[in-house]
Amino acid sequence: MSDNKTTLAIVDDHPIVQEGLQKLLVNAADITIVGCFTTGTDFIHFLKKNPVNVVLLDISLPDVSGIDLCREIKKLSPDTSVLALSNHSERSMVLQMLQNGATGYLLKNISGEELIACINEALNGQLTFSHAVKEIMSRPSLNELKDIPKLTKREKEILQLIADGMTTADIAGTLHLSPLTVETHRKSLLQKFEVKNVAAMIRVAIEQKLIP
Amino acid sequence: MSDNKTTLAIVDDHPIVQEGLQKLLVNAADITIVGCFTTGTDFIHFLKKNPVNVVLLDISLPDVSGIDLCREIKKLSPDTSVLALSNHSERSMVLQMLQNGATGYLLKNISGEELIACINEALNGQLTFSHAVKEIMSRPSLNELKDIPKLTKREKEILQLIADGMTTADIAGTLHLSPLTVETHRKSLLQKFEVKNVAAMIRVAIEQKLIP
DNA sequence: TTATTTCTACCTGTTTCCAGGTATTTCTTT
DNA sequence: AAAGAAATACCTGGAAACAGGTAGAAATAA
Repeated sequence: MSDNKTTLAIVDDHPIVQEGLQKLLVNAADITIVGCFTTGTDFIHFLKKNPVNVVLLDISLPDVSGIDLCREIKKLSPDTSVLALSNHSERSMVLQMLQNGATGYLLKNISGEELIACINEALNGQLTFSHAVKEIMSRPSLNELKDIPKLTKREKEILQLIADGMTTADIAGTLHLSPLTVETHRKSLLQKFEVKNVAAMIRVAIEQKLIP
Repeated sequence: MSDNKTTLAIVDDHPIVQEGLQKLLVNAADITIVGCFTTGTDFIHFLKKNPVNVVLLDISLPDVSGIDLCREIKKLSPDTSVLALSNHSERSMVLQMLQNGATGYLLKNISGEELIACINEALNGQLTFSHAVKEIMSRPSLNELKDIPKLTKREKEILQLIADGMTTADIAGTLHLSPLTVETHRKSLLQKFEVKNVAAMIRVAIEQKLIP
């Protein structure tokens, strides 16, 4: 009878999280933790010799990206359900994990009951998300709908200098341009970002990683 | 004899982490966990009535910022050692926590032994860091040496609205203030940040994590 | 209670930004 | 060679920001 229990593996480089997961899962009588791993390669090595029903996978491991590891797991063992574990819920990351075969996406602030519920959902073949992720995925987020503006070389250059606190005149000086030219570029920057002043522009530019 | 054991509290909104910390600390015979809290206010409430030697404090709680909570703890109970717990090690955050009275800064990928060692160091009055943090702090980065400005409540509020692209008039409207008052705040913000326009201010404010 | 900080509000003047254009010279891509 | 994109430069006028003050009320700390 003990053979039809669910086999579960934990892949997470945080000892705290490993211990925490173990403790939360001892309440689940039908789940057996068959292994705890701190790197992706360790787990892959294990998976080649042992069947695993569900793996709780931290997406930010030291050795490999969560995305790559997930794909590798599914290639090696398609029947293994991968539940991604993460601290942050960025839409793009959730989508990428699902594209690469993950069965669910859980935030680390999940409760013990919710965790067990999600594992069971995953075993039934359903996609499953922790509460907080559901919310974020259900309402398409504002700043990810509007496309990232395509800036020209000059515009990027000027954007950078604006972010450094330079005025139009300063920029004109350092780039040996007419202030009026700089104004023109500044104007098209504001247009492309769809904002009405530099404060907002710098904010979203950083958000979109257009400024270091 | 059991009375001179170290009293320790955990403040973290992640059940996994709470359980994990508890499990890692049962090996430490001289430490008693006197409470686990998921919000800052809960813990403050507890602290008002109970002595606590060490608190393991997650810096990203749902209700209050780690910085504010840390300051409040030290005000209420200066003898309590605050060990910040975090996922990421950004210099600016480490510095800010120390400025506000934290005794140490630990990453969540810390091992059980290291955790206990750090707690004991903290009890001896030493500043203590987990391995990874030490590294980052040992090589000073240039632009983070300048101290982080201490903003008032109002200033933070207005900074946020500026970052959202609001003009002085807009802000005055939403906060029901005179535009002249908002200008005054705006002026002191620029002074505190030591910049001459909002573009630069937003940039460093984000860098210093004063804006989400 | 006194001292200090914070929040509030005002005044004056200058600079910079923003919005609405137009237009010529490069590049680049087809 | 022609079309399109990018970079350059100009004009006008109004809006907003910035710099340099002063100052009283309210909250907090010493």
